[in-house]
Amino acid sequence: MAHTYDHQTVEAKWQAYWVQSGTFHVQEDPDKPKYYCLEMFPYPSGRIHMGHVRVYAIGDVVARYKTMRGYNVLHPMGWDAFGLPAENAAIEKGVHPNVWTQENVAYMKRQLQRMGLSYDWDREVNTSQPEYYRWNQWIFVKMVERGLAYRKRSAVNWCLSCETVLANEQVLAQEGKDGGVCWRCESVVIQKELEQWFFRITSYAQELLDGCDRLTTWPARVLAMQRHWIGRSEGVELDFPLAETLAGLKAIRVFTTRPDTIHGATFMSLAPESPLVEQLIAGRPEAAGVREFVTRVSRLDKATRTAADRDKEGVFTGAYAINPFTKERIPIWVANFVLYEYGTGAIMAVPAHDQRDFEFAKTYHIPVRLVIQDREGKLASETLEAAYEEQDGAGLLVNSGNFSSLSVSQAKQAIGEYVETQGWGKRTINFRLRDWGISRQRYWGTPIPMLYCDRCGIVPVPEGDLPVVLPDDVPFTGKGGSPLKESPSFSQATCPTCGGPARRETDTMDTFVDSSWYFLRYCSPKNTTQAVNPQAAHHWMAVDQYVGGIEHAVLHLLYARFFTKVLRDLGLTTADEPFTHLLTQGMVTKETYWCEEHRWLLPTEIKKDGGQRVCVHCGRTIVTGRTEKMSKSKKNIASPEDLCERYGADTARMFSLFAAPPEKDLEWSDSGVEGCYRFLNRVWRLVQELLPVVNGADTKPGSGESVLLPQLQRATHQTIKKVTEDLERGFQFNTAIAALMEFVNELYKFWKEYPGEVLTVAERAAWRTTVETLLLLLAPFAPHVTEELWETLGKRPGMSRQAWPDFDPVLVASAEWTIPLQVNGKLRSKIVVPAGSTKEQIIAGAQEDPKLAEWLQGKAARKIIYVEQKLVNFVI
RNA sequence: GCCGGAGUGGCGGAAUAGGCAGACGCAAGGGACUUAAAAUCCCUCGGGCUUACAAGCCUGUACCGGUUCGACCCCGGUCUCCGGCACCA
Repeated sequence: MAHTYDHQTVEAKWQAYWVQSGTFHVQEDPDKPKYYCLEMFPYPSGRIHMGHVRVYAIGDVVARYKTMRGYNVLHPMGWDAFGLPAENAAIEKGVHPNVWTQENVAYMKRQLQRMGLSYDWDREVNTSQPEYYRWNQWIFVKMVERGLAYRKRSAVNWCLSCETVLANEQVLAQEGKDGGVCWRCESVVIQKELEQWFFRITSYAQELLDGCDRLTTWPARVLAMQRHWIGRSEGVELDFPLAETLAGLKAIRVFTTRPDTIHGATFMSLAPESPLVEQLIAGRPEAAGVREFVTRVSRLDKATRTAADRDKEGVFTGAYAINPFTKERIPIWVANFVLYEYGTGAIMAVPAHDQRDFEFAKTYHIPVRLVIQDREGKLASETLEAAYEEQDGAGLLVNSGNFSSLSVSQAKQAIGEYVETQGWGKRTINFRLRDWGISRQRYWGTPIPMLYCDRCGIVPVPEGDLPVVLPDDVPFTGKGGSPLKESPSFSQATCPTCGGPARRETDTMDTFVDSSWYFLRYCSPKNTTQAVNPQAAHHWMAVDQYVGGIEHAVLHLLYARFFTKVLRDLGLTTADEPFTHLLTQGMVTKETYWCEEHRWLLPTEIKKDGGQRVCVHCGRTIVTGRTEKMSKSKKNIASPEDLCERYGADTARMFSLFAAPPEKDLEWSDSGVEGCYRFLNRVWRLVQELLPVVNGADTKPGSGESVLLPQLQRATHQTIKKVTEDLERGFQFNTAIAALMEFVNELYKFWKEYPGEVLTVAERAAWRTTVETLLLLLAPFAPHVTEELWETLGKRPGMSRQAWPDFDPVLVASAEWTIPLQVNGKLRSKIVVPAGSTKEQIIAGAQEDPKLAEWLQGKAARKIIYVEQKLVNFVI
C-alpha cells in the first residue's frame, strides 16, 4: 500500500464535485436557524498569501461545522477591488486598473477554490463594478439628504510635486527636519486647505461608544482601541471675557475637563489655526511675530505637528482675558500644542495641574498657582517640579475661594453648576472622534455623485441617473490631482434642476466606504433595485462570526458599525451592530535570515557547512533574524501555491489551524507542515487497513463479551465531546485537532491489539461507526481527504450535508476512575476504583494503599479533602 | 506616558469554577524493517539526584511575597516582551 495518498487527484476531484453539485449554494431556509459566517474580503493584489490561507481556513471550518450542526449557513466571498495599487499598475505598466483588477480577481478566485473553501460563489461581489458602487452612490445621496454627508474645507497633507492629497501614513518623517516628505517622490509635503466631503460619523459617537459595552465577546484590545478612538470626555465649556473688548469679540470660549482647577488658570492658549488669533493681534506690535509663528507651525504636516515629544512653543498675542473666577487679567498666548479641531480650539492653561501647561509656563516664565493640595499637604506653587495631575482622589482644593477644601470630584460638580447658573457656559461632552473625510483625488474608486451648478449650487445626481460610471478616457500620469478632471466627457454635465451646464465632482470615495456595508450586500447581492433587500438582511443579519486581521481594529470595524446604523436608520436593516462575534486572527510569521553581504536570504540560499549555516553566495555565517510577519522584502515567505502542490490544501488548512490558537501569531514551520501531512496520511492508511473489516462480509459470528467494543466507544465519544467543546468554546481549533490526533493514535493501538481476523460482528460494526465518526469530526478541517475516504466506505458523497455526531455521556464515562492521592497537597500515589465509587469507598480504598501509608507514617489525617472524581488530599 | 495583551521544556503550544504541569505536534537521540536510503513502525525526551534489568526522591510554569489542605490559575508588588494610542485640554 502506498504510504501517502494522492492529494492532487483527490482534491481536484472533490472541488469539481462541490461546484457541479452546487453544494455550497445557499438560500434562506425558514426551517433552520441561520448562521452568517464571514471573513474579511481580500484586496485583489494578485496572489493569495499565507495570511489569506489562515483567515479563510478559520472561516471555512466555522462555516462547515455550523452547516453540519444544522444551521442555514451564509458563507460568501467577494473582492475589495478599488484601491491605489491598481492605479499604480496603470501608471507603471500602462494596464487599465479595471483590467489589472479583473485579472487578479480571476487568478485569486482560482487559488481560493484550490483551497476547497465552502463559499457560495453565486453571491460574489466586486466593489469596483458599477453593479456594486452604484449603491455606494445611492447611499451617499441619502446621506446628503439627511445631513450625514457634507462638504467643508479642511487641512490635508499635500505633495507639491505629485499634486495629490496624501494620507498621514504616506507622509514620511525626515530626520533633523521639521515637516515630512512624500513617500513616492520625497518632495516636501505641506498642509493645504481643500474642500472635501465628510461623513458625519460624530452624530453616532455616543451610540458607537455604548455599543462597545454590548459587544462583550469582541477581543478586549479591539474594544479598548475603539473606545479610545471615540474618546469621550465630560467637561465644561465656558467663556473667558477679554480684558479689553475688541470689535465683534468679547470673550474666548474654552473647553476643559478640569473645571476644578480653574482658579489656577494663569494664562490662555489658542491654536495657531484659530481665526481668533488674527482678531486679537490686529494693530498690535506683537502681530508680526505672531504671524511668523503661526505660519511656521501650520506648515508642518500633522504627524510632526502632533508628536507628543515636541517642545512646547508659543508666542504672546499682547491681549489679555479675565479669569471669571479670580477676576485676574491673564495673558492670551498662541501655542503649538493646542489643536484647532478639538474642543473650541482654545484652552485655559493651568500650569500647576497640567504637564503641558507646566512646561509652557516654565519656558515663558508664566506664574504657576497651586489649587489642589495632595494628601501630605507639602506641595507649593514655587517648588513644583512637575504638574500635579491628581489621579487618586486624595487631593483637596486650595486657593479656590468658596470652593476650597472640596475634593476634585466635588469641585468638578460644583464649579460646573456655578458656571451654568452664572450663564458663563455649560457642562458638555467632547469626542476625539472626527468626521470621516472621504474625498480622494484618485481614479480607481467610486465617483462621488454630486454636481456643481453655478445657478443651483451643489446638486446630487438624481437616483435615476445612477450609477455615475468611471470613464475610460483617463490618462494615468500619477500627477495632477484627480485623474477624473482630465476626462471632459466625465466632468462636464447638465444640472438636473435647471438644465444648465454643471461640473461633476471629480473626487472619488475612500475605499473604506466600499467595505463598510458589503456584508449587507451579500444578503441580496443580485438585487438591481435596492442596495440591500430588507427582508434578506433581516433574515441573515447580523454576521454571527466575523474573522479578520487585527489591523482593522479601528478603521474598518468602526466604519462598518457606523454604516450599519446609518442603513438601519434608512430602513434597510434592523441590525444595530454588524458583527456579533469577532475573531481577530494573528499574523503568519517566519524566521528571517541575514547575510552581511547579501542581506536578507531565502531559506534556499542557505547551506550547512560543518554545523554552521552559511550563505550560498559568499560563505559567510548566517545571522538568524527575528521571526516576523511574512514579507517579500525580508524574504521569509512561504507560498500557498507550493504548499498546495506538495502537500495539498487539506494539509495547508490543518497546519494553519493546528500550529497556534487562532488569535495568536502563527510561526510558519516547514517541518510542522510535514507533521500535519503525516497525520492525514495516517488517517488515510488507517481507513484503508480497516476497509476489509468495515466493508467486508460478516464472517465471524459474535461471541459474548467484547473488551474492544467499550474501548472503541469510549474513545469515539470522548473525542466527539472534546472536539465539539473546543469548537463551541471559542473555536479552539488547535486543541480540537490535537484531540483528533490522539484519537487516531489510539485507534492504531486498538487495531494492533485486536487485528481484523479476531473481530466479532458487533466489533466490526463498532469499528465502522468509529471510522465514520472520525471522518465526520475531521471533515470541516480536511474536507477533501475525508470526502474521498467517506466514499471508499461506500457512503454517498457530500459530507457537509451529514449531521455532526452527538456524544453519549454514558459512553464517555470510563468504567474506572484513577484517583490521585495527595499528602499535604503533594502527589504521593494513585488508586484505581470502579466508576461511581462513593467518597467513603474511595477514602477507605486510599487508606489501604501501601504507598500512601508510608507517607502517612501511621499518623491519622487531621483533615481529608475529597474532590469528586478528582483527588483525595490527606492533611497531616 | 496611557491603554490592552502575554511570560510554561530545545521549539510551537496543552492544562484555569484552584485539584495528576508539559496533551498534541516539531526537533533531537536510540531501535526495528531495508543491500542502502526514503517512507513506515517502536522507544526515550524539563532539570537535578539516588539507585541502576525495576524504581524512588527533590526541584520546576518570568521574579518576590501572600491567601489556601492544595496556586501556571486568585491577591499585592517587581521585571521583561508584544500590540495600540500618543500634546484631545
